[in-house]
Amino acid sequence: MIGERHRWDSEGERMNVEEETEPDDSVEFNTETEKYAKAVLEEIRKLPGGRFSSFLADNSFPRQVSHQDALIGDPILPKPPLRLIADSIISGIQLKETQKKRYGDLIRYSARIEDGLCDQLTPAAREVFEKGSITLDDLIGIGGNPDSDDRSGVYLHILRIPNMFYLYVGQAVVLSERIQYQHNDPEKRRKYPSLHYKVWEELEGQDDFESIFVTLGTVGHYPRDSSEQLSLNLLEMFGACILQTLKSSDLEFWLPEGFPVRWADRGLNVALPLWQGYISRGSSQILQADMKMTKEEFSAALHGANETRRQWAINVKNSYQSLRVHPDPQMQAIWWKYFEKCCAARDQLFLGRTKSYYTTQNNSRKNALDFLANGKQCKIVQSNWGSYSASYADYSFNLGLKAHCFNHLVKQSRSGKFDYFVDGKMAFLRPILVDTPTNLRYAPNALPTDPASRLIILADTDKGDGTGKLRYLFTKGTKVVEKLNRLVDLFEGIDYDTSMSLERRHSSGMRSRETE
DNA sequence: GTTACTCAGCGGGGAGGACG
DNA sequence: CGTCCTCCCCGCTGAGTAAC
Repeated sequence: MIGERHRWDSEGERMNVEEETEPDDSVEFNTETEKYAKAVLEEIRKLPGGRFSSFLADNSFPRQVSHQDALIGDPILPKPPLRLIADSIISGIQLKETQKKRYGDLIRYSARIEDGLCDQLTPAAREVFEKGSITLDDLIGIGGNPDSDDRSGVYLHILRIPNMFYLYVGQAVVLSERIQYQHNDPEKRRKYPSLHYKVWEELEGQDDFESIFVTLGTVGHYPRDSSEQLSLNLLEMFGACILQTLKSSDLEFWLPEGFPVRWADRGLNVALPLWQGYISRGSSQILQADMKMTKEEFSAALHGANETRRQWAINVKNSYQSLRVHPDPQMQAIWWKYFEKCCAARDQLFLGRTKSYYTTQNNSRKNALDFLANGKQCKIVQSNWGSYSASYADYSFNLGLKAHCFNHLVKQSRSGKFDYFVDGKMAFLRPILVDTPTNLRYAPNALPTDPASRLIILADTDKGDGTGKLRYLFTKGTKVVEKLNRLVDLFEGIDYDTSMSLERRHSSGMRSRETE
């Protein structure tokens, strides 16, 4: 069966529908995907360039556009198992060394801390969470008037426009102050940027925008020391897990295993609440402190010897980077806006790097963009075991041709006995980069948060110059994901150092980097 | 001005790893 | 066990830089 995967070949008549229903992990090659692929290929054939925001075919095959599931329809959150979620947070902390260090004492010395979290929820909030599945109206119904509540606690901010809403769970030493402050002073909001504020700013101007605050939970008194700050953090974390407002990779870790994540893409808590107050401990300016660091200070934290500080910086960086792969285009736009500013600054400052770094970076980018825009004709090579591939730089792509189909053309070349090439046959590789994760990606193992999930590799192995029938390639490799993340970074103008500092990046052929 | 060296990208294999 | 393909290594290029 495995050998049949690519059978819908250049003639295209026989789609070779596989009857066995395979388990879901082999995402590809059900009939619908094949039809979708065919429609997409038709579409691409007529258009130049390698960047597409979306395909017309997406409308006919909405199920193939995987990211949209969470963003369309009438979203309802399944009933959250409060106690399980609390358990999961506490045991998650035990697994993260730095968090264990920070929260260890608090957890050890407070009896039944999981029950405590549930008790801190307001009665109205608990009623909603316990009643069953949750709608947006239920959340609004929690009420609690946090804007006139001078206690400490955790609130939920609902930002709503027609057909879409976003959620942010936040904490405040004084609820009313925080909300008044944010309400009354958009100028201050602009000054201390966060995703929450950015989104707020973007939506504020739109028609029928609504901004609603409700109270999720309160604590007995103002946090007087760091341990009480931490328990407020836990409550915020609890709220963010219940309502799934963390970024999806965080939810995957912090929620009970296998719990369905429905709302992740509406959440604005990209920074982990557990880190609240970390940098600003002792300062009353919780909100501002994070943003006061200069680039150099931040970079020092990121590479410094202090492990806790390093983990914090990594969290901040990942929070920001997660926007680039966000399923919601509005969120992506926020990342790109900031990224362009960084690029402009980078080109002038050279960031302490040699000129050579930038010229080589520019060259490789130029090459990559040419590859993306025009595709590339490559030699077909046959590996030791008979499979065919073609490569661009360090990125080699499995052509998925039936084994030994070109055997009559295979020639041994100059040196070794394993040195094969296919005489007279070229492959034309054409990368396609889209804005949102696609089922046609070359690396099915790429997560939606991997840039590689947006990369499609098409190949013409028929005529070999791009005029022949195009097929889409894929491979079930795992390492290829990290590699192609690099390639997409290259396409999108992210320089080598930045790219390699991100999660799930790997580039081979890099000698002499171990000196760092 | 010439030479030597460095660094990242490029192009190409071979070997070993993963998976049934 | 066979099959398949990723991974890693090597040498090359071309620009920048430092030393002579």
